[in-house]
Amino acid sequence: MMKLLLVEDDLDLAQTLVQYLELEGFICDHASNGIAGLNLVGQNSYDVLLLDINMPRLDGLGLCQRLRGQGDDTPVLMLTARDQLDDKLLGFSAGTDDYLVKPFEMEELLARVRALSYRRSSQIQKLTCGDLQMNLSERTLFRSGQALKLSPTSWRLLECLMRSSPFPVSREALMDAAWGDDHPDSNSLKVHIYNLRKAIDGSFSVPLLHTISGSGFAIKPPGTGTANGDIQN
Amino acid sequence: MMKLLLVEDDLDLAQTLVQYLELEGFICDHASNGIAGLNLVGQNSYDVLLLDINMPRLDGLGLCQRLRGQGDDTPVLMLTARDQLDDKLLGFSAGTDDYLVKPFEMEELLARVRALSYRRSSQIQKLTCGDLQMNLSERTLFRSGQALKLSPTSWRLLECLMRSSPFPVSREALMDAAWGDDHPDSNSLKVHIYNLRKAIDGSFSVPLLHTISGSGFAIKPPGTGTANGDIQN
DNA sequence: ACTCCACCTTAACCCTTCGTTAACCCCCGC
DNA sequence: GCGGGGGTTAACGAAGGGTTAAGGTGGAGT
Repeated sequence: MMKLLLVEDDLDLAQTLVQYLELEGFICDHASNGIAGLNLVGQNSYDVLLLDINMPRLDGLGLCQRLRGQGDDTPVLMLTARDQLDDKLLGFSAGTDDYLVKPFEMEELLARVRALSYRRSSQIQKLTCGDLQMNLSERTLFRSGQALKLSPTSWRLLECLMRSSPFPVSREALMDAAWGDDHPDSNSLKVHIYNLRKAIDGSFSVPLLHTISGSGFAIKPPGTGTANGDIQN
Repeated sequence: MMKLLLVEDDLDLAQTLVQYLELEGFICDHASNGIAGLNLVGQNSYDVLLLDINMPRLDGLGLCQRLRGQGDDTPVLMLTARDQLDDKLLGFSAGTDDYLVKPFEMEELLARVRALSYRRSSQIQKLTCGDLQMNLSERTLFRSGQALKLSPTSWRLLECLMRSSPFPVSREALMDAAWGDDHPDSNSLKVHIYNLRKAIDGSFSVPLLHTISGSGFAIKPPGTGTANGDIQN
């Protein structure tokens, strides 16, 4: 269930939009100025915010800036009649994720809202890292199309690593992921990492599982960060 | 350091875009058809993909679908001359995050790319000094695009130096950063500074790590004068 | 109930890397 | 020529990580 907040002072337009969006299955709150919008955002949690720019009291840009300043990173779609480039740039620099110029087609609005909400709504069922694919719902694992088999513990470790890829995960965090609070006494983790590495990287030339000296382990594709900007085919 | 992939078969346009984006500080790879793009995505990890729709072999829509099907959720910005609503909807249903119609202003492209990469990039904490980049989240270090490896202690020292760059740090402060309160007895710091210097300046002509006579060490790009008595060429 | 098998834990071993230390060097001012 | 600050080097022990094998446990199948 997707929850939206529309902040728009034109009540006719607002009503049309809300009706349309609710027909499409969204829950849609409405505020008619920035201050009211700010309050609603504080009280509820929304998947996407639709902000008009021209509004009394606090406009869309200001509202967006305020939210970003507070650390709120809810996706924002700015709706406005201003179509000049400078206006758009102003919008993006306020922290907007997308910018739609009125008049617009309802279907395009819908498509953009869906695109913005896609990531946080869909709890990701597949994790990918380079040519390694982990399907959580089917509990299957492939690398370069070849099926791999993992023990339960290795699976838990890999899932934890994939979720924070390409960032490293500390040994502590890995232990928590694998065993919860009561960790086994000895070098169990070492052995499991060894097994995991054998399973994932064993029969491939490029390793994905890296040991990060001093801070744990990371899983990431090769060439992350290596700068080459050449034109290739 | 943001990494982009442009998949575009018009080589003139591609070159223009790549040049522009690299001027703006992005690393930008290029592929001239969908198949090549797919391979590159498999091998590297990008922050944003810029896909043309009209392409031989595998078009942008197909490429995007393939990637989404594989569970790859890298943000995608579709670049195309088709401005009909149906085309846009097709694009979004293929899993696109944003859709930009040619011809477009470079600044708008830039703003949208930045918006797409915002969430990822905001997770990344990095320190920069000249061509030296220290990525705290990934715990990686690059100078002029070349990966460098540090021992844990050298890392701690460098982090401390980078944080107060371009100002010098006293030996006392460096010891605190590396060891906390109980400092080792002898000239350990000397050795570690030596190792650090070898690691980051060893194979480059311009040194970044400077000895500030009497007050400690500083890391700073060349030409940053702080009216101190440091030795430069 | 018994066996088999996959899995987990543990300990032991080894190799590499890292940190500490002490020694030596050089340059420079006195 | 001496002393001090700083740079360089090598040795050695400690720590960290990788590898292997042995034993234990529990579930599935018979």
